[in-house]
Amino acid sequence: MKTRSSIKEQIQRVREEAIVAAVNRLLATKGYDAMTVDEVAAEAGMAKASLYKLFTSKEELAGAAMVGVLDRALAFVDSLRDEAAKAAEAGLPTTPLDQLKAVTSWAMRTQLEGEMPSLPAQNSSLSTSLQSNDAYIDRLITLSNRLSIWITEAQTRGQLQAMLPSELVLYTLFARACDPVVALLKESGQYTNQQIVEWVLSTTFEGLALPQ
Amino acid sequence: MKTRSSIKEQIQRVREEAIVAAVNRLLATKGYDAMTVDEVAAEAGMAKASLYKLFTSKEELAGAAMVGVLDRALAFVDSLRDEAAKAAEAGLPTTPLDQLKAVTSWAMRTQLEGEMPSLPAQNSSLSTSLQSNDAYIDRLITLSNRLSIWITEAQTRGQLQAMLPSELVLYTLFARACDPVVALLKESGQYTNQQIVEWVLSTTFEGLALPQ
DNA sequence: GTCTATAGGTCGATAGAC
DNA sequence: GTCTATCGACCTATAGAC
Repeated sequence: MKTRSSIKEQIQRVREEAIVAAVNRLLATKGYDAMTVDEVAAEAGMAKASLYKLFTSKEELAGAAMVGVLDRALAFVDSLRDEAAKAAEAGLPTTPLDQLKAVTSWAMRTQLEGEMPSLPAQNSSLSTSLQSNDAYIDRLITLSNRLSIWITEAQTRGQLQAMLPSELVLYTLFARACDPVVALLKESGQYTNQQIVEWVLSTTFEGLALPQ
Repeated sequence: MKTRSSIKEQIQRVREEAIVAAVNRLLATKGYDAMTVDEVAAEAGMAKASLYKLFTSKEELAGAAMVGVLDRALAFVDSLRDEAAKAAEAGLPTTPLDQLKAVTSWAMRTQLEGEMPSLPAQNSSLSTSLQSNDAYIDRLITLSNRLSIWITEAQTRGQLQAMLPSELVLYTLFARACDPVVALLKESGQYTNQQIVEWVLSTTFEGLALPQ
């Protein structure tokens, strides 16, 4: 009884993961509107009806994919904290600015690898459904809080412009995760991913202009 | 005969402008996918059939709106050149960096006023139709050329980072026209449009970090 | 005002596990 | 034989096109 239900749950979980992975790929490549539920089912290797046993709507699919990236981002942030703690023991302190740059790099690399799901900026029905998705909101707030701590710390240390609202800095870093500049440079095919990340990171923190 | 056809053409032209204005508003507020042709017809105050006499597809509507903004951008760039010429005569030279900042401000103000049409970043059918829209491509190239001149001039003068490809600078400025950071700050309702423009302009050119 | 295709969402038949 | 997970087939509304 117990094992049976556990096995069933495991199978269900595997299928869920296959679906979310498919949604993630499709959101990264085509975007929400161009993605069809039929495609998701095909990519995940199951019938649409089976998919609808696990997710009740297309919006919920998008929500699950967004929860997925946010979880990966949070895991990366945690790993950065751990590394920083170890480095500090070894006498190599890490600054909050370093951490913020590392997260931003991670987001851009994820985008370049085609693994960053992106949603339309302002879609009424989708964004309202996301706003009422507790799992999503929870992750978003947690991530924002973690980053905001680093941001204000960097500002008090004089590493970041203190006259900018920390909100603006936060939004700017989030925006790098779906920056069209990254996409365009990649599309041009002239540069390596590493080169692109370095350049955009540099323009984000040091700007386009030379110090006057 | 001649006058009659001319009048007809004028009427046709007025209707076209009403349509393009409606498309512009809808693209700025809801985006391409959420915009329906029925809405466009309603906003423009005519039957959908009449609309299809002037534009053969939804994609063409989007193209016409994009041509519209690019024309306004080019007009603004021209006005900047004229002003710079006059200022130079009066002994007040204008630097290419000033010009680039002015164009970027214009784009962000246009976005804040709800008059910046925006398209999905990577939509296959729409972007291919735009690529084969001669009027659009023509304006895009012209504008890119004008800006590229200022960019390379600013780089040789040491006003912009010379090690960045001018392409990256160009893309970055275009990206400000549909920057989600601007949209989010506006949505928060806490700041004036002028404040938002100043901040984003500053982070674009001087970066988030303090000069080390 | 009509036509038609597409895509989100459902249902009943089937097959395999116990 | 029963139960349930799965899937092909189906329904229907919307929106582009004429």
